[in-house]
Amino acid sequence: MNQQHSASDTAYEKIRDAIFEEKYERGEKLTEVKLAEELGVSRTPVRDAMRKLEEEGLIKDKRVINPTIKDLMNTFDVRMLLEGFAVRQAARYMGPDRIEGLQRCVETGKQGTTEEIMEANKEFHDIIVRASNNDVLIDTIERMQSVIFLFRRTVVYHQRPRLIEEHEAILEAIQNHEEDQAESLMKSHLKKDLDFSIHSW
Amino acid sequence: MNQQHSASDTAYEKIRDAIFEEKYERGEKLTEVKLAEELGVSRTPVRDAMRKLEEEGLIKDKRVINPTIKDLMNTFDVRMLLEGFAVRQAARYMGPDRIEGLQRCVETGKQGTTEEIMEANKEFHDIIVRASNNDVLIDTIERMQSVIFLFRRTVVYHQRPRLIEEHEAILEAIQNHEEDQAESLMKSHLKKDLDFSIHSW
DNA sequence: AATTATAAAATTGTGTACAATTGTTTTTGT
DNA sequence: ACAAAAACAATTGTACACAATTTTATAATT
Repeated sequence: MNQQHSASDTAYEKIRDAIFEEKYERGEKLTEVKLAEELGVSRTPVRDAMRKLEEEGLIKDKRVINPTIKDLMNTFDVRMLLEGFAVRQAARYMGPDRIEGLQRCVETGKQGTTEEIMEANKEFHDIIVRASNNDVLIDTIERMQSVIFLFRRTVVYHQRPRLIEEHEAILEAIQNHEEDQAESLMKSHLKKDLDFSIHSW
Repeated sequence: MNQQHSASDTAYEKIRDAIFEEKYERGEKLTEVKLAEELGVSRTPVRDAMRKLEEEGLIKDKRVINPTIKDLMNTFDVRMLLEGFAVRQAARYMGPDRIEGLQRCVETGKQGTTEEIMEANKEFHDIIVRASNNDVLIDTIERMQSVIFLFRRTVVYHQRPRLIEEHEAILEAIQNHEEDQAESLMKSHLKKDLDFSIHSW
């Protein structure tokens, strides 16, 4: 059923995770041969992986990105636009399955482990994004995920206050079909994430 | 100064242009060896090119895209969000160089050849997008350009009425620092492009 | 000592062979 | 004639060799 991972895919995942775990420092030059040796594959799949990582913005000019505050703000400005739009569609109509999904995310946010909370936080936003029913929008946010993840670790590991309550309020607006309210809440929610990320930078 | 084109770059351009010129039909399967032979290079640069084209959405699953009306609408929804935001920043402040650039685009739109008009049309939007001063937003729209271009041919070759007048109105709003007006005009401008594209589909 | 020129090394780009996979036809059995 | 199986063909994935380019180190000139 599930096609097995190719060497390119595993190379991609390993390099990506190594960047997340800061095994490779910010700004470090990544060379194909070095990575190929470390992963025990040839340069070809490594090249594929690096191209994908460049696409996602995790690598730039063969170097691990070292995002500035401005990059962070730019990313969030785009997120606010896209997720603000998405949550409007969600408020217009969202099926019971997805509503339940959001409720579960809130639950986990209240009583899960740190790792579970991070996952639930991401899933909450993912469900709303998918509710946009716009593949272009979905793909665009998907591509931003890696960079966002780099920042989200900060936010959740430091346990930003009121995060779950805000999710709850957004969910309520969705259930009540309050589009304006949902968009407004989502944007201020993301704005707080941004501010929190900047201050704990 | 200008680094010369690599085989990957020229392969990318040639395949892309061939798709634009419909030398390859919508939905046609593109195989690496066939393209490599046609371009007189090995598979390696062709693979690079195809990956980039997939990234841009011109190829999907090794096939030339055959976009649906929904794809078109999705693309424009995202465009409206991003360019609406960009034109706000432009209206807040835009330097004299860029203002002049926009004016030249309007001029060309009035009295240029069809090909020049197309170029000026794109440049008009590009200048505004760049004025957002947000690299994430710029890159995102940049990536959408190929698909947009596929549609824009339709719009300009059929000479949509009032297109230049709308550009002029947007420019005026920018010069008068009317953010709300600029955003509103840009969104309705794009909406008309969308409707026109759909009807001449 | 600083700057330019030259050589060496490292890195990336490209071609090509072969392996693995996928897709297509042919064969076989009922 | 149809379904299943086997053989074959086509396509993509991966490794590796070599070329082209870029970077770094070394030498030469003022």
